[in-house]
Formats: sequence, C-alpha cells, structure tokens
Amino acid sequence: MGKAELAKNYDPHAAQARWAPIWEERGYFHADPTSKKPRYSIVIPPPNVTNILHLGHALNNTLQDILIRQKRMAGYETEWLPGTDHAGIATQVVVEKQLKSEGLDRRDIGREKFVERVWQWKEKHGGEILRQLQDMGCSCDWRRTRFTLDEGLSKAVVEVFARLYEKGLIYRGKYIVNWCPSCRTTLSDDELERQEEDSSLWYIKYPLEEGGSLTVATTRPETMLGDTAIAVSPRDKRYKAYIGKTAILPLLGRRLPIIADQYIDPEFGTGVLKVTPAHDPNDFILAEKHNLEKINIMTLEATINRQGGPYKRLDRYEARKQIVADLEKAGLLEKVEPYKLTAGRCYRCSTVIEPLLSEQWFVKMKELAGPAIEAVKSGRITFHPDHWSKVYLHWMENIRDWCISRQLWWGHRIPVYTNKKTGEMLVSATPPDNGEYTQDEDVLDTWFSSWLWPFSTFGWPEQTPELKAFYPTASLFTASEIIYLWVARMVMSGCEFMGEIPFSDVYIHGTVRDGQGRRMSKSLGNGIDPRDIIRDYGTDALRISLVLAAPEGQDPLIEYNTFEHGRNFANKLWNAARLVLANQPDEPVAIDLAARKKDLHLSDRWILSRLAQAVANVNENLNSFKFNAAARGLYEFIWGDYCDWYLEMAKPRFYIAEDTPERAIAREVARVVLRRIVQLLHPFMPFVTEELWSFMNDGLSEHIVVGGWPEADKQWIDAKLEADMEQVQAVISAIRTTRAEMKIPPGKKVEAIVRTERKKLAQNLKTYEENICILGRLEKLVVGAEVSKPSLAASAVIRDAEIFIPLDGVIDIDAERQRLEKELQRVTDQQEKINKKLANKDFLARAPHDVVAKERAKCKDFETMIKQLSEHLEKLVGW
RNA sequence: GGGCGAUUAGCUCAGUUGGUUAGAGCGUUCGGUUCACAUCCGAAAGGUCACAGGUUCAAAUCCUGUAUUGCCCA
Repeated sequence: MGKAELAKNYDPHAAQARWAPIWEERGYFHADPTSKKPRYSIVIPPPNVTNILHLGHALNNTLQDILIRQKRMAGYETEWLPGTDHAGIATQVVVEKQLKSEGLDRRDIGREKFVERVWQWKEKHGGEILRQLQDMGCSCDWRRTRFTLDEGLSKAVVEVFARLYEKGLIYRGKYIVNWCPSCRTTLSDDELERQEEDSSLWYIKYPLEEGGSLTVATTRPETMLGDTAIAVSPRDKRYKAYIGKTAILPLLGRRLPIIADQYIDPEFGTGVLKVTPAHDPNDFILAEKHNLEKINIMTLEATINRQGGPYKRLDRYEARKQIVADLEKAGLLEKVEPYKLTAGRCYRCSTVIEPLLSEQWFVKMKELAGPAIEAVKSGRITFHPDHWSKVYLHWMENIRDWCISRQLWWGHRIPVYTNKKTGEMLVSATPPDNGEYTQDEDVLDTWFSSWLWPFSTFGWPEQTPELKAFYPTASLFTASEIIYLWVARMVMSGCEFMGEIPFSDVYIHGTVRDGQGRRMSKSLGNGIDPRDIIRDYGTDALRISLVLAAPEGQDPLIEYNTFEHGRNFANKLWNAARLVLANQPDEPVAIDLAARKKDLHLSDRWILSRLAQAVANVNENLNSFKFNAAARGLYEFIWGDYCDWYLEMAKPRFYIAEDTPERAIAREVARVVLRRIVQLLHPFMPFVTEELWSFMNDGLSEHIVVGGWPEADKQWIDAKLEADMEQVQAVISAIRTTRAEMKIPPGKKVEAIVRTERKKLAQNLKTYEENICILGRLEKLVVGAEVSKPSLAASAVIRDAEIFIPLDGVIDIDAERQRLEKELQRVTDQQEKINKKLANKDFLARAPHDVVAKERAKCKDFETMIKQLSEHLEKLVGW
C-alpha cells in the first residue's frame, strides 16, 4: 500500500459507477451449486412486476444484502435469488388502462392478443424494479433471476395443482367469495382492505302472513331482493311465538319462513335478521343449515339481475336508493340510524367488495397447516422478533380454505380440461393434445405461484443441483402484511412438496412511515423515492440511514433529511481513511503487533481492545438478526472511539518527522483497525468500503466483497486498560468543560494541575501527557499528590482527582462560583441517594456483597468530591 | 368484540439476565479558519422513564389495572 491521495469529500456516484460492473463481471454474486463451501441462501420476496422501488423495498433488501454480503465475506457459498411476480390483477389493470387510452377493451382484442400485450408490457417495463435493486447495491445472483410466469415456475404450478387435486385437497365448490365488480375477479380474504366507514342501519317492517309485522335491521337494504328467510334467536322471548310462521317480503311478495338459530345476536338491531344466502357469507352458512333457497340477485357488474323484478339493471347503490324510497312510500321503513360498518374494499381499485355466490376452486388448508404449525411450535422456524410467531400460529390454527381461482386472463390458467362431448373433467399437468377438451377459463391466484417460490425458482419439480444445494434457504425477510398471504403458505408448500421447511429464520421488519407516522402512499403523496435519495446522498447513505433509523420490531419514521445521517457517516469514514492513508509508509511494512505488544502505546492497545469488542458485538448482533444494534455499535465505535479519540491521540506520532518505531507502530495500528472497520462496514455500505479497500489492498484479496470477515481477536481485550482510558478521557473532558464554561479563548494555551492521591492514575496521566496537552489545549500538565491549588484558578473535581487551571487576573469569580455550586448540588444529590440505600438494613443484609461494596465505594468518592468542591467554594469567598 | 405491540430529552430512538451518575443522533444555545472531515470539532441546556397500584433490600426494566396510540383478526 502506497500513499494515497483521496478527495476531500466522498463522492458516492463515482464509487457506485466503478464497482457495480466489476462485481458483476467477476461473478461474485453467482453461486456455484457444486461448491464445497457451507451454503447460505435467501430468496427475495418477489416484488410485483408493476412495482417501482419504494423505501419499503429499500429497507427489506438492504437487510437481506447485509446478511448475504456478510456470509459471502465469511466464506459461504451465498445464493440470493432475485425475481418478480406476475401480479395478476395489478398487471392486468395496468395493461387494461393502456388499452382504454386506445379506446379498446380487452374483450375487443380477445384473450390471446391481450396476454400477448401483457407480455410485451412486461418485457418493456417489468425489469425496472430489479434494475433499481442493482442500483441499491443488492448482491443478488442476477443470472438466476426468476419470474413467476416463467416456463419452469409455471410447470411447478400446474404440477402442484394436479398433485393436490389427486390428493383430494383441491375441490370445486359454490361458495360466497369476495368479488370485485370493477376488476371482475375474486379476491381472497387477505386481499381485502377493511376500513370503518359511515353508513346507516335501516329498520324495515316485514309484514306477516297472518297479520302484524316484524322489523329487521340491515346495513344493506338492496339485498332484501334476495331474502329467503327471517331468523331470530331461539333464546329470544320476544319472538318465540313467531318461529315457524311466514313473513311476506316487501316489494316482491316472496313468502319467507321464520326460523330460529343460535347464530342470531338478540342485541343487534331488533334481534331479527333477514337472511340473504347468496349475498352474505354468514347467511350462506345459515341457508346450508336450514335448507334455504339461495337467490342471486346481482350480475357480475353488481347491477340487479332479473331476480330483482322491477329493480332489474339498476346499479346496487341506485337500487338501494330506490328500494328505500319505495319502502318509505309503503310505510314499511320504520327508521334509519347512522351506523359505522367495516367495509371490505379491493386492494387494487378500492371498489367495495360484493359477496357473491359462485363456482370456484379451493384448496383444503387444514391438512396442509398441520406440519406448518409444528414447524414453528417446535422452534425449527424462528420469527424475529419472536412475537410474530403468535400471529402466524393464530392464523394457522383458525385456517380457512383458500379460494384460488381468479377471473382474469393474466396468470397461470387452471389446468382443468372438460371434454366437449362427454363433459368429463380432466385435471392434468400436461394439457391433452387432442382438440376434444376445453380448458377452464380462470387463472390461479398469484400467491398460488409465489407460495412455491423457495423451490420452484431452483427448478422443482426437477431435482436440479441448485435445488439440492440451495433448498432449504436460510432466512426470509418481509413485512408483517404478508405473513398470511405468503410466509405461512410457503411453509405449508415447503412441508408438503419438499418435505422440508423452506427457511429457518423469518425476519419481520417494520413498515416505513413518514415523519408523522403515516404510511407512505401514492394517494397521500408523502412517499420518498429512494432514487432521489441515491442521487442526493448516495446508495451507502440510503442503506445505513435506513438501518440506523429502523428500530427492531417497530415501524421506522423516515423523513428526507433522515439520510443526512448516513451521508455524514460515509464522509466521516472517508476522511478517517484519508488521514490514515496519507500517513502510511511508501513501502508497506508488516509489523507483528501481538509480538510487539510492549512497544505499543497504551492508546494503541486500547483501540485494539475496543475493536475486538466491537467485532464481537457486530457478530453477535448479526447472528441474532439485530441489524439496528449492529449498525449502531459500529457507528459509535468508528465515530466515537476510533475517530474522536484514537486518531486524535495518534496524530502526534503520525507527524513525527523521522522514521521512528513510534511512528511506524501508530501508522500500523491505525491501518489495521481501519481495515477491520472497512470490512465490518461493507455489508452495510458496500461502495465506500470497496473504494477504500482498493486503496488498502494488501494483495490477499482483490475485492472486499470476498475479502474475509473479521472475528474478534480476544487477546487484545483488556478491561483495565479501558477503565484507565476512561479516566484519561474524564480528565480531558473536565479540562475542556472548564475552559468552555470559564470562557477561556480556544486559542489560549493554559496550564493544568491535577491533584490525585492515586498513584496509578498519576502514572496513567503521565503516559498520556502529550495527548492530554493537545486535546486539552495545554502548554503544561502537572500531576501529583502534593501539588497545591494556585490562588487564582478555576477548578474541577472528578472521581479520584482535582483539576486546577490557573487564570491569573482573568478569572470570572461569579461564573466559577456558579459552576462549583451547581456541581456540588449534583454530587450531593447523588450521594444522598446512595446514603439512603446504605442506611437501609435490608439492603445491607439482602443485596449481594459486591453491589453493597460498589455503593460504599461510590459513596466515599462522592464524599471526597463534596469535600473538595466545598473547599474550593470557601476559598472563593476570599477573592 | 378478540389478539399483538408501543408510550424514556422538543423530535427519532438505545437501554442485555432488576443494582450504570438513564444514553445517542437530530434540533436548540455558546465557542471554534489546530495541516482527515464545517457532510466537521469542542461545550452546554433539556428527562417524576404515560398514569395508578403491586412484587422486591432495590423497578425505566417484573406483575396487575387505567389512559393514549398503532397494527392485525372478527
């Protein structure tokens, strides 16, 4: 390593442009399935092809990259498989909008042409988010990029469908499903967005055949057109007499039996429920139980069909208006109350969901859930933070069947074929090749392909070398929203088809929010575009800032200037390196620091001790998925210990003019520690560290990406040394504080006198004399047990020492008095607290001896300090 | 209605198994053109650890309840 000339400030864009292509060219991110190394694999949560990068992705992928890069450096064969999912509804909606702008509808051009158009769109725009992940420095194995509609993955999907069907786990049934009248497709329960909305509760009189009437309360009067019964609670005394009688449906005149069922809540509304089996899931269950007719009154566009008589062709909301008006005219509307109801809306287009009775394909989940529950309960799968396992288990234990058909054109078409002549149904992974069959029109839920992601991406159902090498994966990173939709289902599919859990650690990170805690969303316009951050602050700043800002298990609140944190840190690191590299010998000299321990300055041994602790700390935190703690620990070590203290203390030795052993050792220790720092930081800030590494290359490893991972060198850890340094730091701080408070001009060099009876401390201060003088801006440091306080001096009292700064003539007595009084007050308060403890007999008797001893020692220290401060105050009076 | 979190400095957050003089960054105030860095350096102000009980010699930390707030499920 020669002397390096570094620019004054770090330029992130130059480094990003330089290293990304080189890493890719060298194939560092491409994993070899035949490698003998231990393996570590992660599959990316595939973003929708329609997505563009947002801060949620940025956080999610930064965390994955940190672990992947660390494992790669540590010598693992690391596979991080990227890709996207085809996002059935979202993508179809995008292309439909495009068609609309051309005045076309997908039905105009037909299924085949439409799907072709979607593929065209995908080829053109679909890779956008992956390119953005590359800009973020994500070290994915780009050559293995997958797409859920790829040939291989499609094969896996139909194979799985066929297998589950054969096993009797897939069935077709008529059920109430969530229907989006705008997207004209089914949605799973998990795809709904529920929110509380202001609505009304309508009280409607239903006349009875034998005279009189019953009043029902409903949130959806228009569905009365499909009523087939009236229900009350069998426990409800008010209505006992009516059970078994018949009511007449207003407006249509249909005869409705009055039934009794436990399900009815006597407290809700009037305690009388209208039963609409085809338009309410609970009513559907009632109808099954009581053998009621199910009358569908709506079209797929949510307009009233011919079953609705005079209301035919009206939109559901117009029908509601009309029906309410007609009821009122007929004197059957008793009252209307304001009511808050939780409405389900389509997560794509926000249209209110219509529960609809229809024929769909379902997966029986109970059997699949068993092993998935066991996997978490037994601890083979761990959630981080741990409490998410409860959420997972609760869902698993109350699992419901999964409706997997979607009325879309974009997706995996359901592999069910019907014989045109015989009507015979065929389920097969390979389509029948004669023309006698027609295929089911519907496609499968996108999640039906993404739940296979951890193994379909590696070639399953083929037994490929990749599958063998990289399944099961190690860890999975995602946000809590898709624990059910995705994580849970992957565990089930992994157990079912691979006979092995897909990953052993699931890390759940928070949702990125704005400064006011609101979710970032397009509609609010409060989102921050990571590309803007990269442009203004650089990729490294984006990454480290996110990790520093994201608390474990909570939602990070992020504002634009949050990223200054990381930019400043990158620049700090850069400049530390600039200093160290500018002070390296022309020809590198290897120095065996351990062998020459005795020649090291105490500050050298101190920083090596701190380094060893920092390394251990980072490793521990990364092993337990504590990214924020790992980053914070590094940040504090680098900025606090290394830059603020060590480098400042090393400077005088750097600047020695001749080639002395002192200078050589200082340079070497600074370099060795910097090397470690750069390595430890690389997973978090890949570009600046690679750039610096290129200046520090020792010939062992050309690039830091594969430059080895530090283990803590425990031989350097020395608690006593660290305690000594703390005292030195305390003395320097006391001098600085006194100077600032006494308004001593920064340029003025003063003398400091330290009085201490501790020989060890005195000796220690002697060792660090030069450092103390420079950092305290002193011209002279006097240390001793017998030194006396000069007559006119500012004083400071710390544990085990008094510090005097002579201020002939210029001392501000009031300021000095205020300082001392304040300090005296503080110390007295502390001491009182301890006195109270020590006066407590129970404390003395029951607390561990070392705790008591510690308190006693503290008490004594405070006593001394109080005495000293009081003396100094008394002497002030004489001035 | 049920479940899971959160509540520590003006703001965003740390705070291991109960015992530290309760910390950091940002912001604020004061002072700085020392040959790595003003994207910086030094210093200061600022906290009844949401509230009320309890356990304990000892509670920010453990338990119970209340309030506020967020998320998920019905």
